[in-house]
Amino acid sequence: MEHREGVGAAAPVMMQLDIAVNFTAAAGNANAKGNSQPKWLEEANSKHARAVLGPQSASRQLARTKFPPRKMVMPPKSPHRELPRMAERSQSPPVAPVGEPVPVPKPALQPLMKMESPKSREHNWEQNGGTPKKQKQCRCKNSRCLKLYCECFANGAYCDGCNCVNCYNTKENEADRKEAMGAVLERKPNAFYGAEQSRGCNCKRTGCLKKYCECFQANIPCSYKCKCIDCKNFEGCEERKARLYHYSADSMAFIQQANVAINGAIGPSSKKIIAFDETSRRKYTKWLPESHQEPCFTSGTPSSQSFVQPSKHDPTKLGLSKSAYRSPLSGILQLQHVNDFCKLLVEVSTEAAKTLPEERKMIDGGIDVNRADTSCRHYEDSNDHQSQQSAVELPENRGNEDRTSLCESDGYDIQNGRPLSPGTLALMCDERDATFMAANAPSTVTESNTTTISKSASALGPDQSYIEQERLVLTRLRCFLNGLITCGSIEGNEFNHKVSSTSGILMLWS
DNA sequence: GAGTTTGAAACT
DNA sequence: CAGTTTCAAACTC
Ligand SMILES: [Zn+2]
Ligand SMILES: [Zn+2]
Ligand SMILES: [Zn+2]
Ligand SMILES: [Zn+2]
Ligand SMILES: [Zn+2]
Ligand SMILES: [Zn+2]
Repeated sequence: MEHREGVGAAAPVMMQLDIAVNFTAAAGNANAKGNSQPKWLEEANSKHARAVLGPQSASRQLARTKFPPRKMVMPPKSPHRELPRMAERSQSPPVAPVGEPVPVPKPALQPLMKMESPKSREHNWEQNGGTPKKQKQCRCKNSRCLKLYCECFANGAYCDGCNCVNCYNTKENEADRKEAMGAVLERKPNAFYGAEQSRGCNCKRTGCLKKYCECFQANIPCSYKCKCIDCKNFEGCEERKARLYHYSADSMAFIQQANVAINGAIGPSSKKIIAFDETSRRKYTKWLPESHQEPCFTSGTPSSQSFVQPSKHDPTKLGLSKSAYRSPLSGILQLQHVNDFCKLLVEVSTEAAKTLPEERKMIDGGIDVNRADTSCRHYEDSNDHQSQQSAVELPENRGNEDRTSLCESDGYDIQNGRPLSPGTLALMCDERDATFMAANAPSTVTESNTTTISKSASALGPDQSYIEQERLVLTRLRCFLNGLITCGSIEGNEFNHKVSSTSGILMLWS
């Protein structure tokens, strides 16, 4: 009847009557005992009366409706966040995945960043110089951070450093938290896996061109799943481009600011930390400038899922891209990475040559050849746009010059004006060859490469120096590849968005 | 920073 | 399922 009269009465006109008023006063410091009664508290109190229920009832209560009458004190925010496995309670809903909390596919697109005020609330990055830990700070007041309303909770993360009031999303309240998660899973089995297979938006007034729209916020065009009205969030839409550009500009400003804050200055070679949030690889967060690209196959825009989603506006693509598989690494490992890495290998090799005792200067020998002619130019045209688009995320942007010099060196180390070892050369070009050969004689690729390598080694015969040199280089290569594999599987399973992955890749050799 | 708008989540 | 309420973030001023 007069449910929530206290509240309702007070808000005859204003829709948003905010209990915050009471709250902020009573709980000036977040953690204080929230006292006002947003509804859930009311209930809590009433329940309190008949506190005889017993644990079970109480639990159940929590699970399905409001909140438990229990504790009102919120312990200090716990550090860190994690995604506790909440399989236990699996109520055996029809939808329940067979056996395990299988890591869902996952969207993978640079989300629009939420920057709010310049002093972003993602203070957690670069926690330890190493992997950046994002985590936005929520400001929940009435949900105890135990509903999907709370971003932290929705991400399967604990609140950490948030500005929430009466937060139960902490390790200290693990019990309640689990309960809540279970309740949520009842309704939404996909919950806690991030943006997962969102059911599409349902926007009515924003044309899906503001961040109110989940799709837009995630930097994903609306799909057939969406039930939006007057949607403008589709590829090719000028309005959308403009809008994206707008946000892009903000992002850039923000990023620069961030870099300044972190590095003190923006030196040409200073490491740029762009990999802020990664939001536990789940919820999108940041959105880097997309160079105004629209084409969905641009390297910089991995589809939101491993499979391209049909746009609700572009029927022509329905059939075609319906099942285009995309590598987990697509959009992450970029040409420039490879080039940079190749360069590193060259350096390693060169370095080794210097250090190692004797050094032969015979280049002619076994290197052949069919590898020398095709220069790396092939890379350039096919993937040029990539380099520009990664302007911000890569440590240094000198890819172009390097690439050129590297490609055209044709066996010479320009820096030292001396011939490169066969192994080095081989590494410089093997990838291209592999591609080429694979196209022509797939079955022999491996064999051929192997042969070549060993040949060059043996051709140089007893010369230990080359052998050692190659060993070093190959070792390095192996490390890189291993890292790549790891990166790929993480990407595939957990979804890292590009930026974080990029930094991961960069770390593979830096 | 306060106040408004918005659409998802929660509830009936 | 639809209609309503609640919620916290996005947005505006
Ligand atoms: Zn919260
Ligand atoms: Zn939080
Ligand atoms: Zn919280
Ligand atoms: Zn929308
Ligand atoms: Zn949409
Ligand atoms: Zn839409």
